[in-house]
Amino acid sequence: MKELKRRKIRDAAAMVLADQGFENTTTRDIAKAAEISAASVYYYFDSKEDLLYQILDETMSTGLVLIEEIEQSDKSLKEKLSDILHIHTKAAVDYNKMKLLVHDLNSLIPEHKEIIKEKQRSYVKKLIAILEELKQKGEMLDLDTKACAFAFFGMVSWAYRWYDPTGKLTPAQLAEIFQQIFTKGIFVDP
Amino acid sequence: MKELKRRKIRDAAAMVLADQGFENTTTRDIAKAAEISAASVYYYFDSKEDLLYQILDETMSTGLVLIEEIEQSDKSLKEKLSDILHIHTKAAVDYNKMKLLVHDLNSLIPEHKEIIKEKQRSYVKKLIAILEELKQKGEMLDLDTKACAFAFFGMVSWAYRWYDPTGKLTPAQLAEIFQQIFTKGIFVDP
Amino acid sequence: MKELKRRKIRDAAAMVLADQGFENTTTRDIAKAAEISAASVYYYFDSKEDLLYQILDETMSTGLVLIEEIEQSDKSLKEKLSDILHIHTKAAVDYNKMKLLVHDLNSLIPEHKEIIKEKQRSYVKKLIAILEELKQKGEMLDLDTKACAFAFFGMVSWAYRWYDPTGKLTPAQLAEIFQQIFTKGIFVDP
Amino acid sequence: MKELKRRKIRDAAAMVLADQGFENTTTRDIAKAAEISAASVYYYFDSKEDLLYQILDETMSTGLVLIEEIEQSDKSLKEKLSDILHIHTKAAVDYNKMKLLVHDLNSLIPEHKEIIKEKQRSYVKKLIAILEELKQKGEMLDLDTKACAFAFFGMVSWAYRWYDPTGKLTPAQLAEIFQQIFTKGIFVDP
DNA sequence: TATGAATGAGGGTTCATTCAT
DNA sequence: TATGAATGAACCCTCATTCAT
Repeated sequence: MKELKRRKIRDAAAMVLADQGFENTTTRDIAKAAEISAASVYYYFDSKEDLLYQILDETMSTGLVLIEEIEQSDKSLKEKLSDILHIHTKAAVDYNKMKLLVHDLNSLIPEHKEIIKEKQRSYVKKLIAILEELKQKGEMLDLDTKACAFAFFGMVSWAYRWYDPTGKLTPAQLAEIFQQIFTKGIFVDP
Repeated sequence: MKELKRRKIRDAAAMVLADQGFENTTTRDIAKAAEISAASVYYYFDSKEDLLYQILDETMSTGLVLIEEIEQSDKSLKEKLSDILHIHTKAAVDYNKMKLLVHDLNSLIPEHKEIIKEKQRSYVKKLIAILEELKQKGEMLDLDTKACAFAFFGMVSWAYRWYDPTGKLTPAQLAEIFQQIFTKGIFVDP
Repeated sequence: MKELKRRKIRDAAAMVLADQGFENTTTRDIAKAAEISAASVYYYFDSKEDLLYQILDETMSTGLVLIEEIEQSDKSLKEKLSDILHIHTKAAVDYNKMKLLVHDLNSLIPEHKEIIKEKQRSYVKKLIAILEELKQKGEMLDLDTKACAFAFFGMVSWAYRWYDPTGKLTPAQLAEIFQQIFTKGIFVDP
Repeated sequence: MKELKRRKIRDAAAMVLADQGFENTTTRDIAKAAEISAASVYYYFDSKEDLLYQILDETMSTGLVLIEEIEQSDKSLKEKLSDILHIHTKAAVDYNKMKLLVHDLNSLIPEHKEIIKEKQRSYVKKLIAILEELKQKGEMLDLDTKACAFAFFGMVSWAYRWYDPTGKLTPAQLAEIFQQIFTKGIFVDP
């Protein structure tokens, strides 16, 4: 019961928070979005910061589960890479979650911030590991894998800033383009 | 004189603002960084928002000048692309400027925000134009140029979040990696 | 039944209230101490203030009964004085009751406050009356009886602030000392 | 300048705080009493609690200075005792200071509370020391000096609760009565 | 040109109290 | 009889901004 309502509030809050930014959103804004009173927010969450933390934590936890499933599947490395790219693009295109992670991580208290950052590090490490393996097998060029991983995440994560879900490009198509760029570059072979 | 001091304050402000975020920085924080009183900030700037605006505007204007110079040079398209990538990487690696543009644009009043976004659009358009030309000349694959442009910017802009200037990668080397990925991808040709 | 539970809550409440002060104690603190829910407090009492009022009123009523018994006994005046001193010391040493009376009377609504103060006045009057009688009989020095009465109450009431029930002085011994000071002073006769 | 205003605010605040109690006084009440805005209170003091602390600390510090002067004078022990009794009565009769010390000490943060309590302990110790000396010289009866000291303080401190400065008793006369009671008791010698 | 002093507006949070069940 | 859920009203405190000097 209570957990259900908590989720409802989290979801409503994620919308306004992503839209206006953590510091520019009042608890009253959140309450209005969740159709409760400001005081009620505090019945379900310890603080505004706690609410943000739970939103971000859920996002990262979900992401980690997804990437772990891919990691432990028995697909080929290249297929895993492609899968990660696709799920991450899907997440990036979900404006709320990505925007909050990018913009409002610093509004967390140090302790919470560290937990989220640790999950982000885990996430990145899994991609780097795959790239390292590709490199060892000679399937990838001799490039700094960390830089490549972040180039990949940057390319994809940035999408929340410009991607228009009502436009002609579907998320899947967008993911294909990213994959193309990342794996084969944009130039025609000479 | 006045203009000189204004610049000094802008520079000092850019540091604190980038570090703490616009909403988490008080005018007193800015004043302390600029070694003046909070009241004095208002002698040089209309408001805290105005100060942010001027910082962001200067950043974008400088960027535009640079990209226009490249655009109007008589280098080849591929060389132009490479140049843009290098100067943009350099800018991205300068934590202050990029972070403010990414995080605090929404703190501007609508009017100012529109001016900055318009400059950002101009900036992007110049890259898209080059990609379009490359495509027409058959030097580039048949990909959505807008998506490619943003993939490029995302890849590079994201760097401010993880690049460590004291690490082993120089900005130039980083730019090389980005160029490699963007133009040739990370995979070994079969 | 209901009255029984009411008493249980009153007693539990008196503990927390005395410990933390009325304003610093939430209804939830009280509820927790009484092992019920905050909402249930309102089934037994009209308000937090009402609860305090009932506690204070019971304390004063009990006190009045005691002092009236002494007043109406057929002991000598000096013995009556001694008895009052002993029972008041006993009450003063009971941290809860005295502390609440001293610190939180002002948290009552005017109407309730007046009732309690009236009882306190009755209480004092009985002591003053005894002192007056002693004076008339020439057994007491020619001192302002009101001031003496309050000196007496102050001396004794103050004990809740420093008396340590686990220390070496028993309440009875303490009462003896007070009696000694009040009736004979601390100096050795010349 | 600033220190002067600070004092003005402290004094005005002491009045309202003593009158309504710390928890029942809003910062706006204090501001109104000091004829400034609520925000301005924070220009001069860190917090409401800090303001209370400074008031209480000043009171205790002043008290300590006075009692130390008496202690170090070359008067006789009995005269010292009398002096202390007089100055303490004077202080007790100043409603504001005594009431705050008695009622609102618990509103201080632990750190501040400890400082004030330490000063109170110092204050009491000086009285106890004098009583001890009197006892050793055989000028005082064989009573627990600590209990006597607190009986003394209670008797006097309690005065703020009933003493009426517009009544017929002057503070000096009141002090005389207290002295009489404390040193010779109220009974006529047989 | 520079700033100490002052404040209105607003935000996060608490809490006594209510009410449907 | 008992309480989980909900909230209006307040309160402390912050901060961008102003202004007299």
